[in-house]
Amino acid sequence: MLHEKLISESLSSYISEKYQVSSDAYQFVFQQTRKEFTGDVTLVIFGFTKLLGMSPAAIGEAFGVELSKLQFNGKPMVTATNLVQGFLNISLSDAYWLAHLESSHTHLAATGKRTVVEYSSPNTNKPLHLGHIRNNLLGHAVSKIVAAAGDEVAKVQIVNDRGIHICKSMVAWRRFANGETPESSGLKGDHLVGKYYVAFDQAYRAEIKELIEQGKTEEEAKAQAPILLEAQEMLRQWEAGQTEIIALWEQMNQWVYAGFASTYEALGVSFDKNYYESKTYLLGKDKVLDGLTRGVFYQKDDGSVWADLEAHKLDQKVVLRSDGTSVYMTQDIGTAIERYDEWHMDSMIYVVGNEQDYHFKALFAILGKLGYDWAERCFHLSYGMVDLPSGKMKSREGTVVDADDLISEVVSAAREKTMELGKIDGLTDAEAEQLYRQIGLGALKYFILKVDPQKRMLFNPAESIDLQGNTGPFIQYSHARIKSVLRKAAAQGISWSAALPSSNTPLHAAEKELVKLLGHYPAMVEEARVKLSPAVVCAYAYELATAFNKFYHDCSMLNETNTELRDFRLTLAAKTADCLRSTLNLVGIEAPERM
RNA sequence: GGUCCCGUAGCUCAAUGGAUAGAGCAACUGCCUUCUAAGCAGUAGGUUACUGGUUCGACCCCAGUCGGGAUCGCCA
Repeated sequence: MLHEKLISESLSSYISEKYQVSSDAYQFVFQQTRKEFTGDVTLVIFGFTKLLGMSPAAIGEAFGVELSKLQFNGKPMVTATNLVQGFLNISLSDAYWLAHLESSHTHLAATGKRTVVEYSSPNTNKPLHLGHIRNNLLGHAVSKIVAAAGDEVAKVQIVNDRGIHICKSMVAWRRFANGETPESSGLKGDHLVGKYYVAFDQAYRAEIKELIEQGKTEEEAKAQAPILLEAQEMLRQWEAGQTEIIALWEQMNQWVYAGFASTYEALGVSFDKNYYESKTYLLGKDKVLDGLTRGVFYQKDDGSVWADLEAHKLDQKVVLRSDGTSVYMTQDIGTAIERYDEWHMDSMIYVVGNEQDYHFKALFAILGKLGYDWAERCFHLSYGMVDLPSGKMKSREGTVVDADDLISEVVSAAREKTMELGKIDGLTDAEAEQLYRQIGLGALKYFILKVDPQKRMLFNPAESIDLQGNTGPFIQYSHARIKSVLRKAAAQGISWSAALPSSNTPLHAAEKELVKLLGHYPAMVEEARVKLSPAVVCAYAYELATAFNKFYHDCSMLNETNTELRDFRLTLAAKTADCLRSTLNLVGIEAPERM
């Protein structure tokens, strides 16, 4: 922030002049002044005691004198300092803070850098679930954050649309479905396909059981079950391009894509480009073979190709099978390189669960060994699993929370609670439905995104639709409250545009807190960008909403008789509403005009 | 077993190596004749898993121990 910069510069030139100490020898540590002390920012003094051979008190006094010389727009910027223990609490002028009301919540300056964010990347054999929701919300929010920090962003996903798991659904559909379609059954396409994926597993297990009863070992039974052999044969036919199989595959994938599209739409996420594994799975082989000739990889007697990553404290990793076919890693190498050729990105962010930590360490190490300098600007945004109060989600045990079900549940809960509070007067039915959707999704998104991505999180369905306290709806409500006041002000013919208070009345504590927080928006975006953490954005939104509600409680706007002050407060409220809207937008949450 | 991640209030989560570890929920108490009470104010709740170490200062860094999870496929 500007004041930190100005204070640092002032003090470091003072230190170098007076004590001939280079600025490399220390650094300024700032923190927000705790509320029990007077001041706006606090400089930690301890680090200077040894360096300057002085007591904290003496340093604090010297620094204070020096800082009193700082000017902002021709007036003193630092209005007071006080030293408590080794902490120098610094008060800044209202004028300084007010100057930052403008341009506080816009995008940061363009960096000229391009970032590719990969997220979602589902399999096309079953519908999306709660785990995908965390992934999608993180990916979408991170894209917005990186864009707000000034990068050009491309959102991509790679759809895992081929492989044995896809063939399983296809086999089961062919065996059991009697031609069932989304139209004939009324089932959403991805759910229909998922139904047959489950049907496959049931049939497979029944066959295993039967084979074991016929005297096979479990291992034999698992390998010889007819339905599995059929799926494996289907995969061979798929790879051979057998017309009927390809047609079935395309048909079922279309169903799934239609289903995904509606889930993505409901979640409010989108992609600039979809990659399909069926088109990319062969990519990478050439790159690996090329690497082999350059000595980046080595080949075993059986023909398999390996990467030695022990220098990176990793393992030996296979990059090409002995039969010459690609593994997951081969494909990811090819896809990364193709993406670079296509986007020429400066960095790439993979939003993928932490069960793949090792895979991405290996991938980035291999890309580096292949000589791609952008490999070091690839990041794995690794997030933790989502647990339920009942424990882990397990598809076998049917405890998986379906994405579509969850979305409709949060919307229903929002509908119920909103009607209970009687807050839909004057809304048309369509407007009310829109509001329920905004609130329900706001609750869901905030609940998931407020948690540090890295951490495993517990998803409690009941708490996810809470409307009070540190929740999405609380922030939305704060925004709607402001909008309501502004509508009334406009109706009264008040024009408040960009009014500032007269310089001789000090800001009310609640006003000042709001002003300070509004000015903090750019630093917040920067921090969220560096940490790749929507949780930073959520924390800020909550702080800002809380500060506004305090202000709303303490400082009347429309009833304020001093019109200059009234207009300033309306300006402040309007800025807060804009800032809340921008902040919520970073995490994909809408800000209703009324609620 | 090797490697990696996590362990903070009853519960869910915060806390760039800095002051007396903060919020929300749940519990209890106040505040609607006043711009939306989905709000505000307050009470209570802690040996930051444990043991050492580094430091002027450690929830944070280091070592070890104990718990939980992930991963160690020519699966993805």
